[in-house]
Amino acid sequence: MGELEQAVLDALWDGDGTSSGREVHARLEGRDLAYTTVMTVLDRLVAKDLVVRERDGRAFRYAPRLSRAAMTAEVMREALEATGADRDQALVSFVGEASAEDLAALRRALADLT
Amino acid sequence: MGELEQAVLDALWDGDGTSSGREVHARLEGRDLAYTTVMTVLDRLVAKDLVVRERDGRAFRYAPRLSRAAMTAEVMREALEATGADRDQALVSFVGEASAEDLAALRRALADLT
DNA sequence: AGTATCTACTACAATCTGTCGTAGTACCGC
DNA sequence: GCGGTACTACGACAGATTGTAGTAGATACT
Repeated sequence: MGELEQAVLDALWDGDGTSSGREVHARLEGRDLAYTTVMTVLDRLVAKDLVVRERDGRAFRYAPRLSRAAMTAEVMREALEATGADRDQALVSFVGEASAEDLAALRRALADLT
Repeated sequence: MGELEQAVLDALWDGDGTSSGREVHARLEGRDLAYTTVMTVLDRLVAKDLVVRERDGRAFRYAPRLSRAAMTAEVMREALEATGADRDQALVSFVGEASAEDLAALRRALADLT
């Protein structure tokens, strides 16, 4: 993913639920982009199935397909998946370098599993 | 990373320790690539600091900078890092979807922490 | 000397990304 | 109903990354 694509996705996550193109554009104010640029990027994200859109009258509203947390988790799982046989090792390495906060959160998450 | 870059990296990991360009090329036999193609990709991986090389007489030997497991862990950590405030959520989501084997491995890894 | 091998450099097409513009179409206020 | 406004759909184009390889020059083997 490119930088701008990431930024647009972030802008969607920063929004509440769905966003219009205008809204996303507004949230990226610092970058001084043309509205159509933002629209193009949104389209590309839709094409990559990272963002979904639904009609809202004549226009569309956009939303990330996954929450930020869910997408992070997916990336993590994919990385792990691609690792093949070394998964155990990878997890050892992961927890070995994790921050204390992340470790605590991880333990909590594990403990809370049904 | 491109597909081929990944494949070359995999070929390095599949090797034992360091590999010569020839060896990597040989391991990618299925793809029927020119030797120089493999070399170019190796160079690019070196430029990205994903691969290191050391002289071996006139030639070089190549090795991944990180083990497969370590690189996976790094990708996972980076994903988590980029998630900002939702890290806890991300970890919950991660363990929520992890396979039983991965969960067991994760628990072991946590338990084995010094 | 001639041949094989390796690096360094260059090249080029394909794809992805950043960046818009324009054309068409629909809606809003007057 | 008309003119501005807002949206979408599509096309364009330059820059970066990736896939793919050739050539030139140095070196080593036979």
